[in-house]
Amino acid sequence: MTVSITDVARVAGVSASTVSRALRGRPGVSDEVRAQIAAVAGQLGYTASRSASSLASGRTFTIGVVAPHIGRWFFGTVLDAAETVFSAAGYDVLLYNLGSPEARKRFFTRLPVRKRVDAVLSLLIPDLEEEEALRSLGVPLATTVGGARDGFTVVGIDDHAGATSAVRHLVNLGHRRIGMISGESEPLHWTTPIARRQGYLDVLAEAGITHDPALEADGGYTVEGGERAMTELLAVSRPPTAVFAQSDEMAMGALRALRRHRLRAPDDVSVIGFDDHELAEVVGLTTIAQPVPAQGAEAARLLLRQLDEPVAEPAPTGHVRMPIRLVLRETTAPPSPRSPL
Amino acid sequence: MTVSITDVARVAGVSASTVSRALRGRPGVSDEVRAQIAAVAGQLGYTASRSASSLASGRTFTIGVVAPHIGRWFFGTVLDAAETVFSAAGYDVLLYNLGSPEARKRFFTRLPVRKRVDAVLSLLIPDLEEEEALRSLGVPLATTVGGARDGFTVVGIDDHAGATSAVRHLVNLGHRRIGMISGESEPLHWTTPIARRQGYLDVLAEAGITHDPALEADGGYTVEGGERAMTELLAVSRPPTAVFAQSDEMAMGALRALRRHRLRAPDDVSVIGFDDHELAEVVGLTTIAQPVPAQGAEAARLLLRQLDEPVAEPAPTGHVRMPIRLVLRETTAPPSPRSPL
DNA sequence: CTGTTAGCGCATTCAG
DNA sequence: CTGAATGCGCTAACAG
Repeated sequence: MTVSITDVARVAGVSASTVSRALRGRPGVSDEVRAQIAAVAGQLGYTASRSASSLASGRTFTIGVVAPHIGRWFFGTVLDAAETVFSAAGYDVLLYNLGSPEARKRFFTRLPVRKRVDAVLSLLIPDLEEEEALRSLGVPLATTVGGARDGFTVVGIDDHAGATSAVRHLVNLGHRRIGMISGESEPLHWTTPIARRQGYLDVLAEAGITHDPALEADGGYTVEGGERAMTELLAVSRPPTAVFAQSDEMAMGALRALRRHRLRAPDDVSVIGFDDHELAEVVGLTTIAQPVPAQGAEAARLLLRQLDEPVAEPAPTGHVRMPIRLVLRETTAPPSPRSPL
Repeated sequence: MTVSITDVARVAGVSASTVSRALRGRPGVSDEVRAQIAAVAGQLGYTASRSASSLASGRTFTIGVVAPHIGRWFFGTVLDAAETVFSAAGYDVLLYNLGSPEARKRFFTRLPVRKRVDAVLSLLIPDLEEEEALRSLGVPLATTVGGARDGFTVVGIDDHAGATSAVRHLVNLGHRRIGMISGESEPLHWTTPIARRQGYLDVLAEAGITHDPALEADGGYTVEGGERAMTELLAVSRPPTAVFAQSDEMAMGALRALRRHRLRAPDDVSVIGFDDHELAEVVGLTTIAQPVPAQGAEAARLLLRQLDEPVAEPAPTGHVRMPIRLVLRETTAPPSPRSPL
């Protein structure tokens, strides 16, 4: 039924090896024969079986991408960009969506990518054990989140610096009661919330503002969570006059909460987000912008480069820092003296 | 280096065939031996090579998912849900992001999924030729967009009905000059824009409103496009008092355009979207809601069911219609008599 | 430049 | 219940 390399060889009147060489552009085939083989292959609708060729060659021409919640804007966008780079280079991508703890556990215990991929791009931060599991794969590794880690090429931003700019902006506007909407680092062992929180704490300290734990609320990095968190912050005895949300999605949830309370940003409460979500501009959200598609594309490129290299040394894992910048829009302003808060 | 089935066999003191049977839960192995083999395999960290097993068995335990722009909310969300179902069932997913015409062409001419997947879920609408190419794969097919098509299981919504509700809502509010922001069906050969447009035209006709082509603008299904389109609509000699955007993302772009023109929805122009994007509520957008994750999950389930079936008959391809509903929020209202338009 | 010979690691007959 | 062959389709030496 399905046409194999020997079919092509027979019709073209050559051997299977010649067909293999010809179709993969390897040297050692006369142009004439090569053209003829290409013609026959096209006519027969031949495509090499990936299973067979990877079994024989050891290469899979497939990249594994591990991500938490591809439905979220940040990860979806990174994945989109990375996939584009990979497929343009002739690689397929195997996607593992590890949103739930169960999915994550299943993945790391069974490690389905073993022997199936030439490299892995992780959009989530592995814990120590998971990190080791990935390294045991023996393939190039990259990630777009978290800090430097052994054996990984990391392309990311300086979360601490981003949070610092955000909070300092609020301080510069004159705010003293500054709340934060964050997300738990568990169960995903995520370091981003930790780094961003540290930035928040550091700026408060440098501004001589005593930290009030009541002004921190968990928004779980979702819109709904952000709304709940803002609602909580509005309910404390002395609510904040400004809020730093660790992601734009939570910031937008916060804006929704404000609207529900008949309050407005920045008149009643200033809000600053993080990411520069594609819809941030629609709602006029001031935020810390980071180049999201660029991170995915760059990580993909670095991974491919390692694959192309003559399989030398202990892999030239690098650490690329992408630029971030404060994007001023309409949800931050000096605290209003007539603020009802 | 890498441990193979024969290594396990040797250590366990049995043959490779027994290991194969034992590990895959096939009958014909005593519980005792099976347990011992499992222990050895675990200890050695053995995982069967997918390439080898699929070469030998013909099954790949992999599903191909073809999508345009995974970065877009709708597709990312569908993919997320589908992947969750697939991986829970032990299948891996190979992702093909066909956002650009080149990527799309490359995919359909080379058909990299051939012999690599057990089924394909397409989130884009193939044209006739592409449809045929997919059918030639000889595997179960499903899609979450477009109408019924031969050989495909389709899980979707009634786009025409959705558009009809949206526009009828505007008519019921008293609007007569109703614009539409749509997207081209090319180059993705997408039927959604066509069906939604037809709903628009039909309602206008039933309401006795003559269709004015000047009130239609292309928003390319993106936020920026929606903004441009709204800007165009505001520039016609008699601008619309209400606009139906074929997607929430375009609707949000339209809202941004209004803000830039110091206009407001619904005071100056009513806006209704389509999808019920996760951020639609944040901006108070009235829209037509459709169950997005449910579509991905259901399509995945139906595909798996076909795979489980004893490979009988011409595949029980079905057509599931998901419910849609009008979600009233704050961007639509009767036309204002004091409207500056 | 091209054909021949061996596997790659596993699933499947078919015997026992 | 288990083991010994055989082949999946291809690539990689090795000869010519």
